[in-house]
Amino acid sequence: MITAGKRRRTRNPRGEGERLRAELLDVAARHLAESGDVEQLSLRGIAAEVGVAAPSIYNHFPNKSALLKAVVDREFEAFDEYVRARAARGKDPFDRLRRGGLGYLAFAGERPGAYTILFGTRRNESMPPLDVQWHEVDDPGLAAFGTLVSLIQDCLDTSPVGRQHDAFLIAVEGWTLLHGLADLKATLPSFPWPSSKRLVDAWAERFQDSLRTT
Amino acid sequence: MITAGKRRRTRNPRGEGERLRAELLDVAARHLAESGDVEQLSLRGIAAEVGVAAPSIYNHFPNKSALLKAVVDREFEAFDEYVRARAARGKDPFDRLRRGGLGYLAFAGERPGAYTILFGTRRNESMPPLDVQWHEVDDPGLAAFGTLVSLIQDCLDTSPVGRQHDAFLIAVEGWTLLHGLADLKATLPSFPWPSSKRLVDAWAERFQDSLRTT
DNA sequence: TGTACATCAGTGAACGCGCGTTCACTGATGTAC
DNA sequence: TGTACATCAGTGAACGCGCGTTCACTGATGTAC
Repeated sequence: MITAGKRRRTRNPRGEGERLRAELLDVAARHLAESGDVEQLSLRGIAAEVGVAAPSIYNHFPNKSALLKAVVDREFEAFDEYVRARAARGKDPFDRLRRGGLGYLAFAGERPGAYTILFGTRRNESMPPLDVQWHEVDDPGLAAFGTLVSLIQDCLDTSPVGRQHDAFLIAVEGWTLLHGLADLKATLPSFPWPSSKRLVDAWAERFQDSLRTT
Repeated sequence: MITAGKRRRTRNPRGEGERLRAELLDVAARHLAESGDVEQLSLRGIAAEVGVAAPSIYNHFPNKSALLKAVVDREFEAFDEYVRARAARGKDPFDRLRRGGLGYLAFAGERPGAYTILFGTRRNESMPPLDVQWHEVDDPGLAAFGTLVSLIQDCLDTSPVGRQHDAFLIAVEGWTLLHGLADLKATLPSFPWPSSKRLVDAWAERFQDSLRTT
C-alpha cells in the first residue's frame, strides 16, 4: 500500500530522461527497504510517488521484473560495499574480520527490509536465483560471502597452523551466526537480544584462539 | 499460481460440514509449505483445489485473515510438537538438547516452506505479531523457544556450576545458530552446507565442556 | 405412513478494486535548411 | 531570422485479469406432526 499522493514534478530537460530511471530505482528501493517484500511493490504506486504516470516507467524498463532486478542488484552492491568499507578500517586481519562482521549486522540492523530482500528466504522467480555453487559465483549476493571468505583467509595466513584450517568452513559458520542473528532481529525486533558486538567478539576471539600454536 | 483444476467432490453428509474446514486448512497448509509465501495464497485457488466454490469458505471462516491465522497457528503447534518429540528420545539432558536441535533442523529441512512461514522474516499484519517479550509469550511460535530454554536449563541443572550460567542467553545463541543454518539452507539449497549433525554436535559439546568443573 | 418444513452444505453471478501493460497521443525543445 | 520537422519526455484512457467478498439462491435431508 502506498499512501503518498502525486507529487508535483517538472519534467526532465531534453537529454536528461535517464534521470527518471534513477528516481524510479530510488523510490522502489525505499519501498522495498520499508516493506521487506518484493511482492508488495506496484508500478503504479512507484510512479505515483515519483509523480509520473505509470506508463512512463516503460520508457526505462521493459517490465516490472526488470525494474525489480535492477533495484535488487543495486542493493546487493551497496551491501557488499558497505561491509568491505567497514572491514577496511581494521588495522590487522582479525580486526578487519570483526569489523566486517559488525558491518554485516549494522547494515541488517539499520535497513532490515533491505537485508530481508537480499538474504531473507522469500525469493521469487523474478529475482536472481542464488542457488549456485559458491565458487561459481556471478551472483552479486554471494560476492559478499566471497568477501567473508577472503577476510578469514587473511587471518589464517597470519598463523603457521593456518593451513590446517578451511577458510570456507569457518566462513559458513560465521555467516550462519551473522545471518541467524540478523534475520531473527528483523523478525522479532522487541526480543531482548544481546549486543552484536558481544556475539561477534566472542566468536572472533574463539577463532583467534584456535590459531595459536599449542 | 494454482494449477490444479477442479476436483470432483461429493458434498459432506448432514452434520459433517466441519469436514470442509479441515480440508481447507490442509490444502492451504500444503500450498504455504510449497510456496513459503503467505501472500501467494488465494481463497479462490484453495477452493478450486478442494473442489468447492469460493464462497463456501465463508461458511467456515469469516475472511481470508482468519483462515491464514488458523493454518499458521496449526503449523506452529506441529513444529513445537515435532521438536519436543525428537528431544524426548534423548537419554540425558545433553542428549535431549542435541536431539532437539537436530529436530529443529530436520523440520526446517523437510518442510522449508513451512519453516519459512513460521520463522522467516516475511510476516504481515494478518499473522500473529511475534514481537513480544519472550517471557510474556502467548505466541505459539515462541513456545518452541520456551522448549529450547527448558532443555538448556535441564542441562545446567546437572552441573554444580550451572547456576553461574544463563539459560536464556545460551538459548539465544543456540537459536541463532539453528535459525541461521535453517534459513540459509532454505534460501540456498545447492550450497555445499556442512551436515547439521556436525554443527549441532560441535556446539553442544562446547556447551557441555563449559559446564565441567575446572 | 405421509407430508410440510426447517436446516444444512453448498452454488452462480456479480460487485468493485488494483494490478501490469498497451495504445495512440501531446506538447515542449533542439536542429536543419 | 524564420520555419518545418524530428526527437524527446512524458500522458490519459482503456484492456483483461484475478482477487476478496456479498447476495440471493438451490436442492438434499432429517424431523415434527
